[in-house]
Amino acid sequence: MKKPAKDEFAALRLDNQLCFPLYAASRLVIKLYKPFLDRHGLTYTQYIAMMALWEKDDVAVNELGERLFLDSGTLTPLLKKLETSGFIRRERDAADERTVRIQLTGQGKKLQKAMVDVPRQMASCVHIGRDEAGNLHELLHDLIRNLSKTG
Amino acid sequence: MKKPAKDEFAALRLDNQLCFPLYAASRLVIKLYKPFLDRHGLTYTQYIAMMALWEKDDVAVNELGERLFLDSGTLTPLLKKLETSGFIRRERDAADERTVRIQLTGQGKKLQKAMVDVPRQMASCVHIGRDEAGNLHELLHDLIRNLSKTG
DNA sequence: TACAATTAAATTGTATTCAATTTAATTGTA
DNA sequence: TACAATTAAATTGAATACAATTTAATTGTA
Repeated sequence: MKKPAKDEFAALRLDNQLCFPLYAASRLVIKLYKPFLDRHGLTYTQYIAMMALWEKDDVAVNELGERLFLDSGTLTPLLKKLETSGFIRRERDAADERTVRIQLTGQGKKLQKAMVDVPRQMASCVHIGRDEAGNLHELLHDLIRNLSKTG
Repeated sequence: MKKPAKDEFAALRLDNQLCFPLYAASRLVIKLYKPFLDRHGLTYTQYIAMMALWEKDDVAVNELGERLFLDSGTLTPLLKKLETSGFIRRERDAADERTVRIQLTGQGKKLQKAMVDVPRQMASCVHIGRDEAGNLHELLHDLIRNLSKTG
């Protein structure tokens, strides 16, 4: 007589994987950002590129890409748009013509002041406790450290 | 005399946000999946669509979209590709011609058996402890519950 | 110094994402 | 029953992602 079989495919269920919740949560949070970013004329990816530049200006596309885990295929068109919008300048490095250095314009620097409240506004939309947020933050950073070593 | 100012822009740092680690971790994990999925001719989004269908067959595009948090703009072309690949059938519902029902083909069902080991193979790439994984899983699900209520 | 190897961006092509609009079918109601 | 409102997919257009290739510049070395 057959026992009621334990589901042999249990591991293939969406809810039993780490990846799907990561993917879903990431997209939901980014969608939540949209109205706040729209006001400033930025997409989410453009926003994190600006954040990286506010932390460190005058960097090569490469270096920016390492911080954001994005390659030139994504960054080149994105940076061209940010340039057209007036937030950055793209200049070939005179010492090494292969690299393009990204610099904030005055407008790009002003944007930081204008967006200083965005994180607080976002936080008020995501109802998550201090402890949970801290916990999640630490777990995600461990995961990222882990994965960026591998790849 | 000015005190050394606490950084007024601290909240705008990439590392101080929840969203960026989510976004980065999600993309890194998906990238890790690629070689395992390539073997079976699936992209990551196609893979989670198939997972959803393995759990529940013969569903409308709408219902699939709710489970995956994706809309018809993403799903329609993706499902057409899965149909071309031979894993699913798309049929208008006779009772309500507006809805398209998605059904697994024999090949689509066989694929589940062929991919049963993918989660284990993935797990062996992501070196994360049982407790951490469980923790992260729970925190992400709380966050998703939270966000899908809001939106 | 030639020149192969390497490196940095840019380009190309495929596949998402998603907001907004359109099309077609169904439902609710005056 | 007409017909406005609603609903489900599909379509359109803009912006990513990313693998793979290309282009141009630089480095290492025979």
